[in-house]
Amino acid sequence: MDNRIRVLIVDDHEMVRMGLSAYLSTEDEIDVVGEASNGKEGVEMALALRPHVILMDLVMDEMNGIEATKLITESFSKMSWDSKIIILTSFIEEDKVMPALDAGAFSYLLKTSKAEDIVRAIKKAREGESTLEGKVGQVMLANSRKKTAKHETLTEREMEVLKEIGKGKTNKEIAETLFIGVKTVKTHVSNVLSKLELEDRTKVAVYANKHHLTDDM
Amino acid sequence: MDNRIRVLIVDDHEMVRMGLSAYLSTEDEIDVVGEASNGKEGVEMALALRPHVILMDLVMDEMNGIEATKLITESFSKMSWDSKIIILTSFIEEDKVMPALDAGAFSYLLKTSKAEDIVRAIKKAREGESTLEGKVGQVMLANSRKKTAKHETLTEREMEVLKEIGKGKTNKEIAETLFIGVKTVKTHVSNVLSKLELEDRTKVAVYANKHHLTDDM
DNA sequence: TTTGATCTCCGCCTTAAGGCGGAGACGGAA
DNA sequence: TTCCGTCTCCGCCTTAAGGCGGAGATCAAA
Repeated sequence: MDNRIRVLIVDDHEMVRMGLSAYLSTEDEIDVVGEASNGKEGVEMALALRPHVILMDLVMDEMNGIEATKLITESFSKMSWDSKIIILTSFIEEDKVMPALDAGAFSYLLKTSKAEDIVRAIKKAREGESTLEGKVGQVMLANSRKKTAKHETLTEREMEVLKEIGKGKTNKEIAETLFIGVKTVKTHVSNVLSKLELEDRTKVAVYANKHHLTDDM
Repeated sequence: MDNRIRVLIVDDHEMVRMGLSAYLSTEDEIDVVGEASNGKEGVEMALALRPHVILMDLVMDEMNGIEATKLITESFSKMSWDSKIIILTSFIEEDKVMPALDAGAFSYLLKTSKAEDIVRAIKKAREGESTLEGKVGQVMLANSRKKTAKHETLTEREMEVLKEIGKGKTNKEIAETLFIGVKTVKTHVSNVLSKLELEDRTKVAVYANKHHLTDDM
């Protein structure tokens, strides 16, 4: 049995797979045993190939990286095998760091990482040491504080009002769409403002749009 | 003078650059003359190298692909030179297709494209034929109805005010960040409202966020 | 030079927004 | 039953927002 690190690449961007496998092939200790172009394929190949390390993209159609990670770790835990999964992603998707780690990811790297950093992360992963790159540490800290998104505390009605504000409606317009009085809308708005710790409806509108709480678009 | 196609790659993902340049180098007719890791660098290298074709990623820090595209086409139009810019992006960012084409992009490809498709698009671009992949055709149809975005008519200052409203700021806060009086802010806000045909700042905030005019995030 | 666009600021006025406090109705949990 | 959360609505009050009209300064184009 030779002790090269068996690596599986899961990414729907052909050029990313190409780049990675081209570079990793130049490394003596690394052996790219497979490439998958979506999460579903990734899970199948992981189970079949049992790689030591899996480089996993997050955003993919068919099945995303988080689901795939979850499936792989669950399956392997039942068969006493352990593939280290390294999440590879763009900086834009950093809000998915925590879910990914929860799903069983071992390391986290940004796609902007230099090739040698990726190699290092693969070797470290093989040795049982995880790598968390980028603002991940900060993000983890920030998220541990937040825990629950503030709008989770809103009542059903308050959430409806929030959504309407997110569409840019006035109290009068909201009153009409929800078939209630303007005074009532005002009450809900006040509650929303205090629960979200915001000062005015404009900030609420921004909040709603940032958190994609407008149900349209 | 040899007639190989001079290509510049602009992408902040090292592995994408690696993959592309590795593959394109195997093509006789193509010559990768440079790689840039962000929009700013991309603009500089474009001006310096005058490539025939530029492969441009959209999402980058420092300067995104749209701004870079705009700068490059503007600069080149003044010096009667013409680089064809091919936007390369993930399917998630398809809402940025139109802004990219408006900015002067020539073709549009998804990163999931096969390597040979990219080569084909490069050759076509050199011959003056653009390639629009994915749902782009449909998106263009849908958007062509819209005409010009209303916010194009805003002055520079009004646009700044618009952005601040998009962050949820009050007139007082905007006045402070822009170092002008509240009265002046009000004037700008009034102009923004009438130009965008909106009734209040909340709708402006929604508009700004929908059109990704907040420059943060 | 004249003109037009832009940015800056003023006063006056009306109204929507939002805080504060109170309250009745209803339904589920203790 | 009592209690609590939620939804509904009221009045009173203060302030931010926004419309309307006017105006001076600057700068570039005609």
